[in-house]
Amino acid sequence: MQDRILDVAEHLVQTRGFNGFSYADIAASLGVTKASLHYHFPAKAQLGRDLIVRYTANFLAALKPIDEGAGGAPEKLRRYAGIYADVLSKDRMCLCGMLAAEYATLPKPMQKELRHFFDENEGWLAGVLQQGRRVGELAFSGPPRDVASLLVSSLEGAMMLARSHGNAKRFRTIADRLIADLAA
Amino acid sequence: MQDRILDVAEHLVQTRGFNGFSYADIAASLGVTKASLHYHFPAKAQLGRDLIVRYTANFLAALKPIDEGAGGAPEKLRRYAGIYADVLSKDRMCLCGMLAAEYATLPKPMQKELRHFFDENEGWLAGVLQQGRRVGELAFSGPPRDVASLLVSSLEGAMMLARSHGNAKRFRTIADRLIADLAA
DNA sequence: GTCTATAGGTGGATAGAC
DNA sequence: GTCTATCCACCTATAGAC
Repeated sequence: MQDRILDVAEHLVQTRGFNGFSYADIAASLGVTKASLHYHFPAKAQLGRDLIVRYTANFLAALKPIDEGAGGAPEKLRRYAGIYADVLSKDRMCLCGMLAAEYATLPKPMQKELRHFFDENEGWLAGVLQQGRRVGELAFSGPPRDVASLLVSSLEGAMMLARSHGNAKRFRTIADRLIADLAA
Repeated sequence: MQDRILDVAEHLVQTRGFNGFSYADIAASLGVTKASLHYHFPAKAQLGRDLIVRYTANFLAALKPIDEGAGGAPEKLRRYAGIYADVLSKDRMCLCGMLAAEYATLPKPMQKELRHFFDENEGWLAGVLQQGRRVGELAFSGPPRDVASLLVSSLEGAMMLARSHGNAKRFRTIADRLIADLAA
């Protein structure tokens, strides 16, 4: 049951934000009462934190096959952007991108887990970028970490605006260009 | 009084989002009652719409001096990014970037004005980009409009993540790199 | 684990006195 | 224009029966 609750809550946050849904919404979707939900997640703040922890774990797990794949750095970046595209294709925003907008209103534990998500993403990207530049597949100046933070920011921003413009192709165009600009 | 209400509401949306504040917050900040606010803005949806309209007008007005300035395209882009940086330096997110995240929960009239804001921005940027490429100050492939939407998306995303990482320098680094990549 | 019932608070919004 | 007073819907959260 916990997972089913998290599934619905995740969807709600990705489309409406943490301040844009209530226990009543989850209850209605699952056909149970609000009280039942409080048995599994006493406070909304806890539910929110668990949501980020699970999302982060799933996201990092999705990076594993990319790491172990045969492709070079450009291909790894394309597959990374593909994860975002898949989320967007379901008319959802990245959970953490959504929460980043609401950052100031979130409970401290959620803020901490949110920073962790982005740090892990940037760390992974920085590794791919550094290795790619070393073997001559990518070309860029400055610290890989700076480019990594640019990529995360830009992909999150592109998702957000693509959603409000109702077209996912817009995201693809931007993602492709970001990666093409890094080609050696 | 209308402007004072809009000032406070604007600040609240930029920091907490449209679903993250109430009339009570504005009332407390201005030292008046909620009922007074409803005299000027009967519905929150109307207040929200007026907020976007005013913000858009102010934003476009800020582009005028850039248009009339002596600088070339790279300088114009730097000054454009400077507008975002100024907002961020006050620990605020772009009003419309914030609302883009909450897009699905916004009343229709707000959604429409929001799209207009971004369209105007991309249109202006596309003009600068096209002209800059024509005279050899900038170099990029494909339609100027595609690069324009990349810039808007990336700058909005960078603002959002810089805010949740509590450092504005992060934004500057990203903005500088985005513009440098367009140099001829 | 899930329910009914309810507490205690806050949301946007209105009526009517001043 | 601003106030007091109030409405009703909704919020998160809890108590206690089943």
